Amino acid sequence: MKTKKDLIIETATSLFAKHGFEKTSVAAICENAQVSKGLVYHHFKSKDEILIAIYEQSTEEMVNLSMADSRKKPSERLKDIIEGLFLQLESNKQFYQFNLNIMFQPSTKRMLESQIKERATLLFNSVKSIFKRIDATNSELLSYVFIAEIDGIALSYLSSFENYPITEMKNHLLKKYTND
Amino acid sequence: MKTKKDLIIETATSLFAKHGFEKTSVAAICENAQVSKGLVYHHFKSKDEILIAIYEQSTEEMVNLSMADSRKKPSERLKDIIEGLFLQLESNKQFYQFNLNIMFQPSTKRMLESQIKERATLLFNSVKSIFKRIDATNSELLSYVFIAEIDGIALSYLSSFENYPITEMKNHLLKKYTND
Amino acid sequence: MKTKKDLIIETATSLFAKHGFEKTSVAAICENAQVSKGLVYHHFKSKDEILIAIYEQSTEEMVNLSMADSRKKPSERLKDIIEGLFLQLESNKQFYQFNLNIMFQPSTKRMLESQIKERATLLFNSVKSIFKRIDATNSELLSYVFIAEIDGIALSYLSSFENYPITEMKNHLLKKYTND
Amino acid sequence: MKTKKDLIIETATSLFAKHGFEKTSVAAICENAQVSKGLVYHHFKSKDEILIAIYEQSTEEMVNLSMADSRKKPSERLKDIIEGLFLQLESNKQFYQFNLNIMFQPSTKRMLESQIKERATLLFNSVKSIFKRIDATNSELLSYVFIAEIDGIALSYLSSFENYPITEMKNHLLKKYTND
DNA sequence: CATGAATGAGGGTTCATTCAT
DNA sequence: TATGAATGAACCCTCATTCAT
Repeated sequence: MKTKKDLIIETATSLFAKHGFEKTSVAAICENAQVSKGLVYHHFKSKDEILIAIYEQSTEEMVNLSMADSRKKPSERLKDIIEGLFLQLESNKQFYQFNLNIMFQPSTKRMLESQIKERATLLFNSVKSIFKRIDATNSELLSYVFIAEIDGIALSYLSSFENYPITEMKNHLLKKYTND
Repeated sequence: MKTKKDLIIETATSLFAKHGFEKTSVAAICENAQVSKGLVYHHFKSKDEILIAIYEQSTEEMVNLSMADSRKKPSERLKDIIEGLFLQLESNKQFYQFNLNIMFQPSTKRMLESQIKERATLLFNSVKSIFKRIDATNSELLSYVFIAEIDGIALSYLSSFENYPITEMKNHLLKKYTND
Repeated sequence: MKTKKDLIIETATSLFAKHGFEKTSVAAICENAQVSKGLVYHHFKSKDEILIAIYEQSTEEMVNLSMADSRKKPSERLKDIIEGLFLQLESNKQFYQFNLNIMFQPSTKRMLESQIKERATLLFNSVKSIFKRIDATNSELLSYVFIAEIDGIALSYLSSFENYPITEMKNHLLKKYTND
Repeated sequence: MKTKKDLIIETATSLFAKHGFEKTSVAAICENAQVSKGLVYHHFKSKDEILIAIYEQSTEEMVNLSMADSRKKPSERLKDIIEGLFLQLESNKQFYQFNLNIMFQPSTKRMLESQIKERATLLFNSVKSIFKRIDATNSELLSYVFIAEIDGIALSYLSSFENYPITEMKNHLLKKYTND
């Protein structure tokens, strides 16, 4: 059963993604969730805490997702990651936008500093463990490059270009990392 | 001579970079620039207009920078671009942060949509003209990849990782694109 | 056995004394008493009613105290009163502060108007009955002066002066009213 | 000419006196002063600052008042002080109530702690300088007693008793301290 | 007797903007 | 150009109280 607290989180996530954290008022969250202000502050100490809750929850989901497959061979796993990310990127643009919004809003960034770093490290280690089996000596650098490429594509896709060739970019990555 | 208007722009830029656009009040700009509110609104129709002015000005500077060298050979030009960008990235973190802040704040993004796209196109064409001389058939894709790599590195450097191996990443790019 | 209701009263008294009535939230009482909001409102119709209950209870205690001794000679009784009050004043500062807080907060004062007046009359009559046996014609004025002196000392002690010579003041009163 | 800032202070003083500091909303001040909320916060950083401004101003007035006469003989000066205070007490009940409200509201008391102490010391020294010429060895104690008597009378008059014999109390004090 | 989710009015405060000077 | 008093809407948050369980 969906609790009111979950409803608030969902609504807030959606509004933060659409308008940004700073531009989303608590009142707007209440209206959209059909809930009183009092209730929001009954469940969360502050607007900031809502954001923190959302971020934590999404980190958990991300971890579950990235930890999934384990016994496949490296190139298969990279393929899964790439395809998984592009799928999400295309189907859930807002969520990525939300994350980038948070990361580049000095106030929210400061607020989530430790979580952001923790999540990045998690992702990095996950990727590195794959590259270790491909090229042990360069696994760190390769991981950074891999992550930079994906983030860079997301960035270009989400904010700079109209008609970004997202499919071609995906194929390029697949070719580079899985040599089909 | 530095006019009051320039002073306002400078101050605003610095504050926008430090605290984000939404979190910077006009009052704060006035205090920091030692200028009255009336004067700010004499020179700019609104707070938004200040941001637009800043963005336009910084686009100009960027264009001047990227257009500079012209008759060198492609690999030389890529080397110049890479080194120029990394130099800026390391010496002027705040300015990059400011740009990313704007691009991922839905409200400001909408406001500057056309300028952002224009600037991206400008940069893209500039890069493409180089890659055309390296590999004519793939110049578009190569350009997108090149831009994604640089943006992705900037993103990782600026917000995700502590002790990011920025120099190694630069060397990696230089090796990849200029084959020394 | 201490009932939950007593616990609530105790906790509320302490918090009202520490932070004032207006600045003490029902939520704070609940937290401190480890009790739910529902329970508080089960025992008391409103926050105001808690205050009323506390005031009534403390009036009762005060009456019991002042009525105690009866057959001693007047100067002995005055001595007892003075010493009793100073003892309380020094050992239970917060309780006096709480009473003064209530008496000078217009909203609470209005609420407890009748009780405050009743208590004052009670004290006054008690004192007057003593002075009647000392100087029948001036007993009223003497009582008012006696009460004013004690209240004035309490006021100075509790809020105006650092290092108030409370013992000297007590001795002064004892000398004045019991001529030892 | 009366500035808007003065108007705000006046209005706030009156409302704080009538309803107490905590129970007076900034909105109420605005309504009564026919002024926007923005203006209040243009002139004062916070509601607290309004209170501080009022208190400081009233301390100044008090100082000017108590410092006035200097060459009269001690009993004359005491007479002036007593009569001045009783005049004020009777004509300006609210102002006294306001001061007592502040002194016994823990939050406001804390806020004005230093000013309250400063004012008390000022008054004390002023009184002591008079008593020194009457009875040098006991001037301190006499001053404390004098102040306690006056404060105690004010307290009784303002909150405890109906039909308080304020005139008789004044005469009693005059007789005691000026022996007419 | 006991809980705590839920409400909604109102609290203090911020802020972009205007305008008389 | 230049000032800063003045506005009013919106913001985040608190709180006494109710009610289904």
